[in-house]
Amino acid sequence: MVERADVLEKAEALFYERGVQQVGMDEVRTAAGVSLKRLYQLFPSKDRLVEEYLLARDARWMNAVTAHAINADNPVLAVFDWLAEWFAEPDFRGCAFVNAYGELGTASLAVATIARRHKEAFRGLFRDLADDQELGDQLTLLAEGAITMAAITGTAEPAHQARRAAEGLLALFHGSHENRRLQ
Amino acid sequence: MVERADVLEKAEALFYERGVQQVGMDEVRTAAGVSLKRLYQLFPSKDRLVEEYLLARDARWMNAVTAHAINADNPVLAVFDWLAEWFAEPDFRGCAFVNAYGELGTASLAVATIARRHKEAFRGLFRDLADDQELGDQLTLLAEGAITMAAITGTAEPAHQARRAAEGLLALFHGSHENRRLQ
DNA sequence: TAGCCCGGAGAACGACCGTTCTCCACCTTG
DNA sequence: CAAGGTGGAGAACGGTCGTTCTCCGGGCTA
Repeated sequence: MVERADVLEKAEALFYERGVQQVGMDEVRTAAGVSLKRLYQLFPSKDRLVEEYLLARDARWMNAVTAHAINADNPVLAVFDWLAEWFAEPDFRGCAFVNAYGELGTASLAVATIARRHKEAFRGLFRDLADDQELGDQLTLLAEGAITMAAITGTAEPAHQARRAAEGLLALFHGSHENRRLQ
Repeated sequence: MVERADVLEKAEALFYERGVQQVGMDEVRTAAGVSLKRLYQLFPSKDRLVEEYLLARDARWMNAVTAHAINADNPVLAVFDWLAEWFAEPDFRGCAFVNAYGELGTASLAVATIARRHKEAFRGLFRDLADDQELGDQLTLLAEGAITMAAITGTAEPAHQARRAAEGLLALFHGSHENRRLQ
């Protein structure tokens, strides 16, 4: 029998690739190899399936980037290296949460909330890695900007530009702390 | 008689506020106070109306930010001040081109192209204002990230964070040029 | 084997939407 | 005033899609 996780996996791929509103339940059904009846047993409505898609993607994405960062020599810069790899994937299409928010942010409070929480979590990761709130927030902006520009221009170059800018901000930050200590 | 520009203005407000796919031609018709027949005389299809909406918005937006920057004391930082004002507008809902790309980027080559050209133009502005390509690109990432974070978190604060980060990058850039001159 | 239940396939239903068509009131022109 | 054409209002059409329903086959149980 087809499992919940199988359906979610196929739905995730379809929704991310083409946008939530461009994918019908029938297509999810076909991709997952499940009957419409069973699909609606597992997820009582498309809205709920979309929300679960975003929650599942949030968990996988945050886990991946966090795992890549925490074991790295320089965790902050490692995030930008991870972004570069992500951007180079052939099916990269920007941030799923930004896309979903653009589509449904006005229409669905649930989607807007999930997107906001995802961005807050990403910003929280940077605050932790940078060990400074303001610096973490600035690094978040670089990363978000890189995601947007990479998606729309179709190149991975923004990740490298963002990494270089991050190096500059890190140097400035540590330089100013050095000075403060010397005063 | 209702003019083309009137229709475009109403369509722009609706499409931006709720997303292209959430607004039907009937609603544009009602908002603009025009008959469906005349609406289709002015714009032969919804696709075309959407493309013209994006082109019109691109022109207005780029004009506004450029005008605000070029007469400022510090043109680069003036862009971030302008972003702060934009984010504080009650109907701010992020970047229309990012939203449209998220909705239709896969389905419509025309929309994807307009979005790409818009982002390239914005990046071009920053390259001109910063008088340096790499610095301009990094500033673009800060601005784009601020737009995304402001839209999803619903505050104007990212503009101020981006401005402070931009001050840092500008200082670094001019410092390194200073050093190069002194060597 | 006979009856029963569960799941699959897909038809069907109702709503919505992009687009076109019909009909009518009004304005213009001779 | 008469006739023709233009534009407005909205009905109608065709397609799509979310959701539900129907029917059927196949395996489990007595």
